[in-house]
Amino acid sequence: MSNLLENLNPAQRRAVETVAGPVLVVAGPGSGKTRVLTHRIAYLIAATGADPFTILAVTFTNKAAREMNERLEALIGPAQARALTVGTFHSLCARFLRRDIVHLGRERDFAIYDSDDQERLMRRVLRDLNLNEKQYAPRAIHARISSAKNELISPQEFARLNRSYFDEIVTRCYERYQTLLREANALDFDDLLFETVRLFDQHPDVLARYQERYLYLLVDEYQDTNHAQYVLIKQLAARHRNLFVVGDADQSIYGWRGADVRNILQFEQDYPDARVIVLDQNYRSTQSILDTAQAVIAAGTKRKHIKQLWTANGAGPQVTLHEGYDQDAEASFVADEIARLVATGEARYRDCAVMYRTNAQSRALEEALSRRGVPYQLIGGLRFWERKEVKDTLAYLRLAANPYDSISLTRVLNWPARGIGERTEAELSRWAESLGVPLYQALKELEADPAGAPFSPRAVTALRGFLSLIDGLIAARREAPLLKLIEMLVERIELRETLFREYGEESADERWANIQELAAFAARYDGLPLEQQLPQFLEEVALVADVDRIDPQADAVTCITLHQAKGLEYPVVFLVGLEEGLLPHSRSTDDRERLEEERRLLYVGITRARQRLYLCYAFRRESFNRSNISKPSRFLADIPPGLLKRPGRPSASTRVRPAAAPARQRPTRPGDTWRAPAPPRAAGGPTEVSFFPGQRVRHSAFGEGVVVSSRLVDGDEEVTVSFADRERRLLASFARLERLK
DNA sequence: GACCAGCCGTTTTTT
DNA sequence: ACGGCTGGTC
Repeated sequence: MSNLLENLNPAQRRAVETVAGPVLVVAGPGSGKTRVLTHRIAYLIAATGADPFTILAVTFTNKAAREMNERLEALIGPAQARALTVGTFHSLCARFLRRDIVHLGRERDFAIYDSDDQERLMRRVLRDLNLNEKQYAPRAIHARISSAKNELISPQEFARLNRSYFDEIVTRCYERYQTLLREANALDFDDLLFETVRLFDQHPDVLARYQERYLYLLVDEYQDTNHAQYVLIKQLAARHRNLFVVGDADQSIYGWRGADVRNILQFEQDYPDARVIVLDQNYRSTQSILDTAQAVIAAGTKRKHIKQLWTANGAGPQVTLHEGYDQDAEASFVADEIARLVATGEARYRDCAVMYRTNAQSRALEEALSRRGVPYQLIGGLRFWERKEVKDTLAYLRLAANPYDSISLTRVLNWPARGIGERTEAELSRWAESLGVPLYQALKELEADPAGAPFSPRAVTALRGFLSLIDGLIAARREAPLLKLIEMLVERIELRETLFREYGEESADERWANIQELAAFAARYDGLPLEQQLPQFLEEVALVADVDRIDPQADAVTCITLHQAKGLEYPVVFLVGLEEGLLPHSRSTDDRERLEEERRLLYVGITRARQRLYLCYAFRRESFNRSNISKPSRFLADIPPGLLKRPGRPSASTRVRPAAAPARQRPTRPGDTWRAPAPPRAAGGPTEVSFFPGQRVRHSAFGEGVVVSSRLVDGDEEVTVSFADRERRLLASFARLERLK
């Protein structure tokens, strides 16, 4: 199997060849760790004769799992590749639990609650406990519960550990939350891990089965594992100790969701006989990009495994630092630059990615890109599976799989409207609670004995109608394939008509298209045995990440958050919004640890770039309604100025490109028409606008332009003017606009 | 119970 | 600026 080891550097080769015992691979960005992982698996099988059935690989996203499988198919053939176990922690745990959760006295057709379901359940908990949602933010309480679960702390232990008043509240919520989850036969994301650990803990025989089976364990992105994942790995690896973990503490960016970087830092303590292999040759980026990345990360504190990354790639073009006037100017710069690179043949759209800290930043980009006619794909934001109509439709399918899922049940109890209002719903849930059964069970009781229930005849009819709909789906699920089930559902609830009735022409089309996308996705489960189609579908829907939806075929620019960009690479990368308050984010600036995590986030972003890197920030930025002056990110100061190229700033001295295109009109959206501004308030400033749409003006630097709109903002007049190159927003008190004729 | 108008909070990142 | 929620009305 010499060809498996060819083209590997000595360190990579050692990582691939070290077959037995614990191994820690400290892998810098772009150091070929994916290659090492796949080649090591192939090597195990081809060179040492390992049975693929005995290999377990844990990846960070489902996409990474799929890619790993594809690569392995090429290396060792589809049959062998299929026998491997590859997946994320969550999907693997879901698989283990489907098989063995019965040992914990639970049913295997459990539902998986996503963040939206979790929040709804939390609200229900607060209501049950008579706590005010305003006073106790459901998300805050849930976050606390979630981190407890990641630490494998049960409600009982939590009660013992915590003494603050808030924690008293959380304790009660945690208990109730678990009770309701159990009643609904549901697990949340954190439970998938927690319950698996509990299963292995309480049933050594079950654990032994997995331990015997998996001779070889491989874990990618080990720096982002949380305590539960750490324990899980420890359990599985305890017997054979062939544990191969790959990670880089410098790229640890998920501390906020419980990831504990100590897991990787202390690996050598946990496994004293571990071999440590450092991969520090970078194959991805140019020297300029690497130098920039090094400068940013080296200024950080408390690092271990310090690597000096190097590359044999050339210096490449200098990294560009760009200041835009505001977020729109920043976005226009990005769009222009991409258009330029594509026009000159230096890049294709698909080679370019724009990365940002928060999803909200994507708006300005989308606008600028579409104005320039640059195709793009937006990752994240409103995630597909979380769109209302998708989740509503899904709720029916989830009920077909598990009718005790009360969160899904309340979600569609009156959707589409069928005359079951708030009162009836409250009545139903109170009644169910008094019987101590899930809502579905209460409906069943009602069916059996309508007289015994506290409902009006009208309500009874409506509730029975709903029950028979659900029961119809449950019956259909047993005998019809998934796609048929969906068709039947669409027909029974008149889904298309419902969408049009509810959302009107404009948005119904899009929502209906989403339902069709859902159906298209479901069609992929066609080949499976009937009884597996629905559960598999639901499980994947709950656990797919949005990055999984990136279409690498499409020739389009990728817009993505820095977090989601981890593990990806692009020839051309724009990092936008490198400002104080955004990166580092304002919510992270008062805590040393979190601040360092923000720094690493920038490091991750920089190292996504292969050839060209643009670092962008804006002079002012609009957040909510307000426009504020912003300061460049403190991290930029850590980069030696000599590494950076600053193109002509959009200031008085710079001549903008000749106006190839006519001045653009502001994109017209319904409701975006100009209106007379609100009456003034601030003292001293103008009390009414003095510029009007259509008026011609001249600016000392930007030349002549046409007023698009004007409004009063904070006692000043903000005028939007379309100049030859583009639209700019100017403050009248500051910009000295000369009125023309 | 359905519909409408106005209000509030939202934004950090995600399996 | 938007969407989801509240409170009012039919």
